[in-house]
Amino acid sequence: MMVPVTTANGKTTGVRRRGRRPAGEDTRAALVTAARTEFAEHGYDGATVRSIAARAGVDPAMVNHWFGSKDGLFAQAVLRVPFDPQVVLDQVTADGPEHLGDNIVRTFLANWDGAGGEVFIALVRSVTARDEALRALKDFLVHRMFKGITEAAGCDRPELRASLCASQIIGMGMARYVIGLEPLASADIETIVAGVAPTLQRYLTGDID
Amino acid sequence: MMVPVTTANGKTTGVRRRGRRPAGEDTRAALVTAARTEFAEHGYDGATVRSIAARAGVDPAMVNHWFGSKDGLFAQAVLRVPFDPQVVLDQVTADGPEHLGDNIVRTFLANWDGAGGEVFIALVRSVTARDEALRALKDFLVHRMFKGITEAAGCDRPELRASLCASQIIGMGMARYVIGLEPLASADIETIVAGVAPTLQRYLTGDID
DNA sequence: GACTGAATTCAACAAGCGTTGAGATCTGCC
DNA sequence: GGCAGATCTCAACGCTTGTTGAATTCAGTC
Repeated sequence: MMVPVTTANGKTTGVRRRGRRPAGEDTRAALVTAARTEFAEHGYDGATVRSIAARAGVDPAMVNHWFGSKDGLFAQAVLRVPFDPQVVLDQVTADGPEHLGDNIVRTFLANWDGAGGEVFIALVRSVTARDEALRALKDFLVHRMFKGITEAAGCDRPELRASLCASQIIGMGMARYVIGLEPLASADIETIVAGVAPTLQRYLTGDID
Repeated sequence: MMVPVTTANGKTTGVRRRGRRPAGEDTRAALVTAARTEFAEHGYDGATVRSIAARAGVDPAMVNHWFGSKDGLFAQAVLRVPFDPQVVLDQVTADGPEHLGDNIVRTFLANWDGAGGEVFIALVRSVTARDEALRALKDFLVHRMFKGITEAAGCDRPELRASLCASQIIGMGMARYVIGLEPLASADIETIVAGVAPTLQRYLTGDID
């Protein structure tokens, strides 16, 4: 049997002390961050409660204490969209209909290359395991983003145009972040904008017959 | 305790008879078919050996008997591409460079709307769980399909063009078959060809700067 | 400075997983 | 028609999973 060795500053070597931690350590936030990363890397099934807790440096039981269940943690860490769709919508439509393609691609890439990418990847990687992930992805892309965009552009057949746009955006996300297709995965933003923006522009305001 | 009731024709009610089955029932093939469907619907982790065997109407131990392991079954059912890339390549490039977009979209859709779709969906849904699935998807799309197409088209920056094409094809597959984005998911092939073919055409032979 | 309650670890649970070995039954061959 | 081997079911194994309850320690309050 191992004996806890308590050092002078209150920390332990080898075995962690029980009971409440000294103030200032936000276990809840650490779990959310760790969960986001684990879900992004391994998907819902592959990320275990134990691996998430280990990454957060915390006991697995903390997941149930703070979030009730693994599902609860998933809902908080991944299912909650971390930004306001309306703000993004205004940003994208600000320069008029003829710059929609450019702005959309640039906005998505900037967000995904940053912290927002983990949430998107986690969503995509968990689509199979959790129905809510699928619904969230669908709702967000079509209803919150591209429906508003097609309305702002005032184009005909808005639903078809919206789903065409969504298909290219999803494909770009899959290729760049999930599958890692080179050279797209390492390309700088401007290269991708030059390639993909005209596609979205045509899907929105061009001829699709 | 339940007692096996053997009927006149040798079949049993309630409890299945032990031992070798009468000839003619191809358990191996049934398992491959069932596995393809289960992997497509639930991904690698979600599809259990027991659920696959149940769908095939067979004992779970048959998976190990015929394929060694769950991985072995996955390799046979999903990882083995069910058609010859060279044939598809010839088919797609037959009408000259200016019809590449049309032919590519039509070919992929025709294949995926049929039996080939299950394999693709299973691949995509298992990308997270199995590295081989990711590698197979990447290799197939880029190295086998679009690398040959860009070479046939003789275009500049073939790798970038290939990955752009792959991104739109993957996105279309995700939207139509995995996420089920309407109206794209239910649209007829010609509608999608009209929308997406010009995109691929431009990615291959157009201006992407 | 004692006391209440919140935070944390630990040990253990039941359920589900892939896998295995033993036994039962059929087929093909001589 | 008997025998070897292939096919198949059954029961069980060991492992991992999400979850829980008890025990322990700290923070805040009067």
